[in-house]
Amino acid sequence: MGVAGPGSIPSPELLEEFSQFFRLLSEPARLQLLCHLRQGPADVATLIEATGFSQSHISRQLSQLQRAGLVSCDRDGVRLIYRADTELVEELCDLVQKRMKQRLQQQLDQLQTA
Amino acid sequence: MGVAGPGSIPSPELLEEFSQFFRLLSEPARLQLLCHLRQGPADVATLIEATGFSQSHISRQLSQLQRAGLVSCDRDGVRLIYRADTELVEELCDLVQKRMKQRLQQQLDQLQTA
DNA sequence: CCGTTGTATGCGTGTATAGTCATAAAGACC
DNA sequence: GGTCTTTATGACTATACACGCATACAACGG
Repeated sequence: MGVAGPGSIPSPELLEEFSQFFRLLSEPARLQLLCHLRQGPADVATLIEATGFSQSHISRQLSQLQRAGLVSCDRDGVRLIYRADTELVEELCDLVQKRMKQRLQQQLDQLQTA
Repeated sequence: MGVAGPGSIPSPELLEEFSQFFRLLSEPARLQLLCHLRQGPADVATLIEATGFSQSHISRQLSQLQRAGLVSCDRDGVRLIYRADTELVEELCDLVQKRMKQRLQQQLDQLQTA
C-alpha cells in the first residue's frame, strides 16, 4: 500500500451511481427546483410560476428528483404538493462553495504577492 | 421569513456555477480519473493504461478537471504528472454514499415491516 | 356520466458533449 | 536542424437529454 492513503478504486457500478447522482445536480433547472422546495413545500403551479418552465418539463424533472429520493409529494385533491427530502443537497453545495471561495482567495493572494 | 429556514434562493449565476461543478462529476470517466489520482500522482500514460481511454480523451478530461482546480500537474521532462488537489470529491462522495445506504436501509425496513 | 383541472407521457427538435482519429504543437535528445 | 516522444487540439460522429407542444390519463365536482 502506498503512502498516499488506503482509499481503493470504486467499482464501475458505484462509479456509475455516483455519476448519475451528480448528474441530477448538474442541471440548473433541477437545482433551482430543489432550492425552491427547500424554502418549504410547494405545489406544481407555484414551481411553474417561479421558474417559468413548462408544466411538462417541471413534471419530468420532479419525477427524476423523486426517483433519487431528493423530493417527495403528497396529494391535495388533484394537486401534488412537493417537498425536499434531505439536507444532502445543501451540504454538498456548502462544501463546493467553501472550496470555490478558497480557490478565489488563493488566486487573489497570488496576484497580490506578484 | 418563513418557518422553513433562512436559506434564500441562490442567484442564477451561482446556480450555474454549482451545476457546472456537479457536471464535472457526472461523468464516470472523470470520476474514475479522480479516483486513480487519489491513490497518488500519476503520469498520463499510466492513466491511459488504467482506464483504456484514448490519449486525446484523457487529455481533454484532465484539462477540464484542472480548470476546476480538482487536479494539477508538474512536468517531468516532456511528461506530465497529474495529482488530485483536494479531498472535496471524497467528501462529496462520502455524503452521497451515506445517503444511498440510508435510503436502501429504509426500503429494507419497509419490506420487513410489510 | 361528463366537463374541468392538474399531472404524466409520446414525440420532435435543438444543443451539448463524450469519445475517436488525424494532426499539430512543445519539449527532449542527437 | 531533424527526429522522437508526449500532450493538445481541430474535425467529426454518435448519443443523451433539455425543453416545448400536443395529448392522454387521473382526480374531483356537477
